Formats: sequence, structure tokens, C-alpha cells
Amino acid sequence: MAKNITPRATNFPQWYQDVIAAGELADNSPVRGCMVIRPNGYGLWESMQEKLDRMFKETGHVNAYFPLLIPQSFITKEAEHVEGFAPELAVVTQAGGKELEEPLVIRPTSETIIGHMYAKWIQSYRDLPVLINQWCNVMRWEKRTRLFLRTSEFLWQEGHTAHETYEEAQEETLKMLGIYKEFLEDVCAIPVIPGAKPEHEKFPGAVTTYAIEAMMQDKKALQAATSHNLGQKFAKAFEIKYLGRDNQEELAWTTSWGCTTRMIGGLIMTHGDDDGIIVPPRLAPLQVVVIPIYKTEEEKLAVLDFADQVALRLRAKLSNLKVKVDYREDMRPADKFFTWIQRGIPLRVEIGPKDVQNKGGMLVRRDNRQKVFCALEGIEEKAAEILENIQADLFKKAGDFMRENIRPAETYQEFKDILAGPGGFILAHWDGTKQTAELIQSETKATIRVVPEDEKDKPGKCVRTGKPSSQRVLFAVAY
RNA sequence: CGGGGUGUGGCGCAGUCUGGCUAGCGCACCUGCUUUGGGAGCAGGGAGUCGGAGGUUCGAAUCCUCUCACCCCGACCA
Repeated sequence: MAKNITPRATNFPQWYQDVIAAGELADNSPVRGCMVIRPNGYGLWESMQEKLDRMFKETGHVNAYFPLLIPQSFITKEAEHVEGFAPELAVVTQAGGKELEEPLVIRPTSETIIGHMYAKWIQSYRDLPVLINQWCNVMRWEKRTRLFLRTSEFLWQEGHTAHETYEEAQEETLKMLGIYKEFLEDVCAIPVIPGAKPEHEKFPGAVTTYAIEAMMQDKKALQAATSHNLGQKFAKAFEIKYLGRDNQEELAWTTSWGCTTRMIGGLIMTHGDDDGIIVPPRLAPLQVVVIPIYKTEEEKLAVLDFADQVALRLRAKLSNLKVKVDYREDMRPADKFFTWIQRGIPLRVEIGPKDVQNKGGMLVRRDNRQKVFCALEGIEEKAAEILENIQADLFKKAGDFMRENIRPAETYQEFKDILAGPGGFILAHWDGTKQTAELIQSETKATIRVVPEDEKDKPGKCVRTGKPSSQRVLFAVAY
């Protein structure tokens, strides 16, 4: 057992922090609420970026960059937007030793400045759609922060698109939600539930907000990504107008969508075990680590030579960077095992004198510790197969866990019993009012996460008020 | 912002109530030897002025005042 990680059952939040420290994923910075993302953590982010970026580009999006600082007046142009973000803005009031004429806001998100630029760039329906994404940092001065899950500054991508019609914008909004779902499930092996957010949980300035929700091992919900149909609200505020096919001036329809470094927190809390993080193979920057084991100088020569042969084969199959041989001489094998375990590397190959003799290596899975001996010949195929199995098993395990912990509640007593007992997600009817949602939240801490697509047209009676309800919604205690 | 808590080598803590001698302990770190297939052992060594400022006192980690920071629980949020 890990000696530097509190078991999940003992204290889940402490476990989470310990896993981050043990895996050297991130550290607190001297600046309140900000984190330093260490190479092991940043590697995960780079990998997420790489996969997502590809998916964005394959769907026609391009990258650009907009500035960090936004004129304060921009934020105030859209009424809901300013109301939503004002409390958490960091503002620059001085620069170059002088008080600024107009304070500059450090972007909490970039709808406003991008809207401003789009207004300039878009003149005609021929300029549409505009499909731009940017990878950047944003700042929201949160009261309470937790590494990866909620930090004052975080990294993310924000896509901003402008379209000719509502339908196109809506299609884009749902397409991107689908891409997030695909990414989370296929790459991160994190099962998610997509759906629309209720009115009162929308992004400030959105017509409709969609999100995907994941279940952590403590059965709390984590919003993993969001996609907003902004209607014409920002177009109106920033005068993004175009001359239509009918020679009439019209407002564009815009969307925005984003996901953040929070996903790393989700990854930890979905797959991690008491020994630390487990990185799904498709996401892992490093998939296989080869550990040579020897005592004598003679053994060392033979073992290292053989380990290199193994690595050569693995690299040919998995690519150079996905395989590492741990040559360090000042560390004993057991110590190496643990450090790689705590970094969540999916597969370990142990090469000792016995293995050299038997012309093979011992493959050890990170997720379930299964060990299997494999001959040098074909070891790369076997490794690739195991990696895919790990990927599938992680997803299945997380999916089973989530499904087992989604329960319907007909009565409020049932609702409360579930939260007090097993916990998890609850499907229940809701009368659609903010008042009722807030009542339920204050009484149980549970919030409406999303309205799942296949639950939105199910009439019934509100679990709290008994009033008519047109939909079942997903409730959970959330991060 | 409300409630609670904590600040002592890199990390975790003891010492504070009841002021006193060179401020201890575990882990980590460095050196050497032995070890090496699931977190090693022995020996030696380096490193702190006790969050900060002020005060009381012959004498302060310890008492008093102010202040800062961090953590946990709420409210706010990706």
C-alpha cells in the first residue's frame, strides 16, 4: 500500500490531494488559489489538448488567440454576463506606474472581446460561419479553490462560433457537446451524461447551456465540459451583424464551448485508486515503462541489453515517446515500481535475470495489478493489446459504477434517503422553477446537473412540490 | 464573506498550558558500506531562530497586542 496516500475510504478529499502530491501532478503556488502544474500533470493536459485539438480541427475549427486583458466596459455590455462574472473578476487598474483610464479585466472567458472582433470581421453571410477556438488561461477569483477542480487561474480552450441561423448555432452547440462526450469517454474513459442545464444554471448570457456530467468515486458530480447556444445575445451586445442572402441586415447567432484543466481532477477521481492516479492508455503521454532488475555487474549488462531490445519492439509499435526505460542506478526496483505506479503509467514491464533467461518480460497492469509473462517475440502486440484492455476496463468499471449509482426517486423521502444513504445521481421530476431547485439544494445540497435528452419529455409530479412536471432531471451533489 | 483550526529545517509533527541551559523527533536530503523481483539496513553528516511586527521580562517558540498566511466546513463557481 502507498505510504504517502490516505486511502479513499478514510478521507476522499485528502486522498485526492495526496494523489496529486505523490504523482507530482501539481503544487500550490505562492499566489492564492493559483496552481503550478508540474510536468506530470502538464503532460496530461498536453495530451488532452492534442486529442481535442485534432477533433476540433476535424470538424472545421481553427485556432486563434485573443488577449488576456479585456476593457471593463466590454464585460458590462451583456447584462446577464456582467451579473454572472462581476463577483469573480480580477481587474488591472494600474499599468506602467499610472492609473488606467479604463480598468482592464483579466479575462474570465472571452465572449466579449471575441464578440467585439467578430463584429469587425463579419459583414456578410459569406463570412459565416466563423469557427474559432483558442487555448488559453482565464481567471475567476474563486472563494475556495482546489487543485485542478477549481483554481483562480485555469487553462482551457474556448470555442466561439458565429452562424447565420439559430438552427446552425444549435447544431454546432450539440456537435461540440458530442465531441466532448466522445473525448471524455473514448480517450479519458470517463463516462458522462449529457444534457441541458436548467434556466437558473445557465452560463451568464446563454440561451441554452449544455453540459456533460461525470460521476466521481465519491459519487459526486463533476461538470466536465459545457457548450452554450448564445442565441443573439452577444451578437446584439457587440453588434455582430451581417447582410443576409435577402440583403437584410441581421444579427449573427453565436455559440461558445469549453473544457478545462478540471478534467485532470475528474480523471484522478474517476480512475484513481489508493496507490494514486491511473491514466487511461489512450491519454497517457507515457504508456509503458520498462524496469531493469539486476544485482551483479554481469546481470546488469545482460538485463540492460535485453531491456533495450524490449523497448525497441515496444517503440516500433507504440511510438518512441510512449515507452521509457528506467535506467536510474541510484534507485532500487521496488522504489521505481512505486514512483511509476503513482504517476499512473498504465503498463510496466519488468526485466530481470530470470526474464532474460526466459527471453521475455513480465507485463504488469497498473489498473488491476495483473502480471503476465510475455516472450520478446510479439511483446509489442501483447502490450498494445493489454493497453487497449486497460482502456476498455477502465471505461467499463467507471460506467458500471455510474450506472449502479443512478437511482430514480418518486417521493421526496426517497430522494433524501438516497442522498443520506448510498448517494449518487438521482433522476426525479422537477416543477421547473428556480425556487424549488433552490429549496431542494438548501435542504439536501443536491443540484440539478442536467436534463438528459431522453428524460426531457416525461410528464410527472415534482418530487418536492408535487406540482406538474414535464421532465425528469438529474440531481446530484456536485463539485 | 461567516464558523472552526493551524503556522517550529524540504514535508509531517512534539515542545507553548506551567517562560530558563546547545529547540527535539520521524520522513526526506548528502556521504560511505551492505542491499536490490513490491517503498531496505547500518554508520556518519548538512539543514530551522520557531509566520511577521511590536510589547512584557534578567531571559520568549512559550505570556500580551496587532498583523499576515494557509487549511477544513459553509455560501459562490468550470
